Amino acid sequence: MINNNTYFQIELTARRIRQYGQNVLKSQGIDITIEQWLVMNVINENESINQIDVGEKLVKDKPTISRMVNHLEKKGFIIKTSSSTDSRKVELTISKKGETMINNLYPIIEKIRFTGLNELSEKEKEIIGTILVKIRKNLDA
Amino acid sequence: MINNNTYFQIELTARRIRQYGQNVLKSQGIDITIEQWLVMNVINENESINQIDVGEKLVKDKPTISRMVNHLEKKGFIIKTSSSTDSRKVELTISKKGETMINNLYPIIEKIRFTGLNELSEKEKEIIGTILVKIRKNLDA
DNA sequence: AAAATATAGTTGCTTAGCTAACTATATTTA
DNA sequence: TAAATATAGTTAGCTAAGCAACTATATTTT
Repeated sequence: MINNNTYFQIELTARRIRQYGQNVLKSQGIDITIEQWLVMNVINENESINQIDVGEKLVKDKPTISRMVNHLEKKGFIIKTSSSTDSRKVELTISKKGETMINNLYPIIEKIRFTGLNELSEKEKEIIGTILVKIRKNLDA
Repeated sequence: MINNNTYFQIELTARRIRQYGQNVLKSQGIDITIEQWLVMNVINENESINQIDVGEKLVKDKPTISRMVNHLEKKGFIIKTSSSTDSRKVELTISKKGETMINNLYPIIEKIRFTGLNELSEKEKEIIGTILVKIRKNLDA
């Protein structure tokens, strides 16, 4: 039975989470996707990070990050400058407008997380985290 | 910290699973995507199912299923006929070629599942399944 | 130093996912 | 029964995800 399979459950749930989160953002009139927010968050937590490193943290490939970064730059949320020490690399930073967006988003993201996770105990969250990390490690090996 | 978040972990793992599975299929020279296989599997387990019902089982929307079904039909893996009792609906079935593909795929899919999941105990799989179902229920409510 | 190789990022092509708007057929309801 | 509404599916337009092939700059090798 396919629907008892762990992989299948993970994929289904990931899709449902994205759908739900995107709906909440849309209902608040916020013009950003969940994926774009994840990219912004990584840049926010890692000043002057380059695209490859963003991709590694989000398990996304180079072309995907390249295009997302361009979207975010066009929207004015991030700033992309060429690295002075290695001109192949870019340095990504959050703009003022991006900072404002992030600050607006935090409480909404918290609310999204609360729905769906609020009935899970800390223990359950810990267990699922451990298992998911283990799965990724096995796949990377 | 975003990377400790349960949602984030689920999404990351789902993406990694898809990447891994797709690579295995490609390395075996099999011309099908993981998502297409999931659709075929649902049709295989539910004779004469329509598109809406496939979508519900896979948490995918109408346009997505519509296009995937057309791809699968073009590839000759499934057959799409108009329902005789309600001509708005279609009835989806697996073709001979599709059956062959499914039979070829099963052992490969099993191998993909084994990698990544083999170090998990039955208990762990049960726990993660329960938690994931709980999350989806919360999001649907 | 020149040639070969590696790294960072982009572009083109494809599938998947989502919304909105559409067509066509069924069902309700007035 | 005619009009209104609901349902199934498609199409258009967008973002995201993947591969392959490309450009440009750095680093290694000879």
